[in-house]
Amino acid sequence: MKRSEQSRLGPLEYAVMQVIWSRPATTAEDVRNALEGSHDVKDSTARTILRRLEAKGYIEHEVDGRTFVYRPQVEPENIASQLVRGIIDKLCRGSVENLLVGMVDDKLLTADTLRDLADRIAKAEATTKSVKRGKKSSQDNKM
Amino acid sequence: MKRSEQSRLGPLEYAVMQVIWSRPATTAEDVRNALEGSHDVKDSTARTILRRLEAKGYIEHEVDGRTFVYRPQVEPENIASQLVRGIIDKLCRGSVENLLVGMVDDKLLTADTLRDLADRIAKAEATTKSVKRGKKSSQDNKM
DNA sequence: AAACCACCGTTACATAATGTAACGTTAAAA
DNA sequence: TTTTAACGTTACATTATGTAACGGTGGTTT
Repeated sequence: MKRSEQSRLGPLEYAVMQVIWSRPATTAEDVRNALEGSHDVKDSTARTILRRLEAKGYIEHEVDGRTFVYRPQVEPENIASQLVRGIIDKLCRGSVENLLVGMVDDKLLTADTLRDLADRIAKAEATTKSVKRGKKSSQDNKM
Repeated sequence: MKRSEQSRLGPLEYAVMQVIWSRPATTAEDVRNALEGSHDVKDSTARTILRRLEAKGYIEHEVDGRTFVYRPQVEPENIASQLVRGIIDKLCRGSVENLLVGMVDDKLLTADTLRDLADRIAKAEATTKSVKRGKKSSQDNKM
């Protein structure tokens, strides 16, 4: 169950994860309802997907009465990071920089965005630290 | 043949692309030699992969005598970008920022790296522009 | 010229992932 | 006790990927 080389999810599986991420808890029926229109699946189909997703470690369930209630076990951003790491290894000679440069090249982001983010993150880190230290920053705006 | 939703490549296909990216031109035999050890494949296997890769638009060939010489049609960084775009759409609610934040979170990169890159890119862009304009430009108000 | 050989396409599987769903089971509800 | 809600089992079609045996064709070598 190495999350590091998790199998990829298919379109439908992603759709279901989307539903699951969008709410605190999800049942098979919730999935069917949420997917209505875009993916009309039978009850057993929804359950199969749910079961597979759980087998893959993406979600987990608890029993409420005799109903399975699923919750995500991974955050989308983390899966994203994991996937990106693989991409960096396979396509960018292991360099994040290479990836980012390519992204700028392909207009997925700009130098401005990068700088912005760097600032925001730096600030966030500073705040976190001072808070941990007990120190209080005069002006911390939540974002 | 929308490159935007190109089918993913399998491990072997990636390996072959790796070989192709590592040299100016590649023949089926080159592939076999380069893959020797990690992936020992028969001649026809190598050719099949090559043909599929070409069908998928990743490479292209020209004939030299009666030998097919393949060359990449896409740069790895571009494929990376393309893949990342999909990831952003599916896992980061369409926001590059979200992805990057997640990456920082997962230690794939740091705020410093971001800032560094922002600077380097900004500089590079400036240089490119002034060069294109012919000479130094005090300040260009281009978009 | 005849035999050979390098180089390529065609055809064909095996396996695994994914979507899809009919059925069968079980325990609670009516 | 009959119904039914909620779940698992089993099964199949499709597609992707890896793998390769064959067979064709035009140069090469005897």
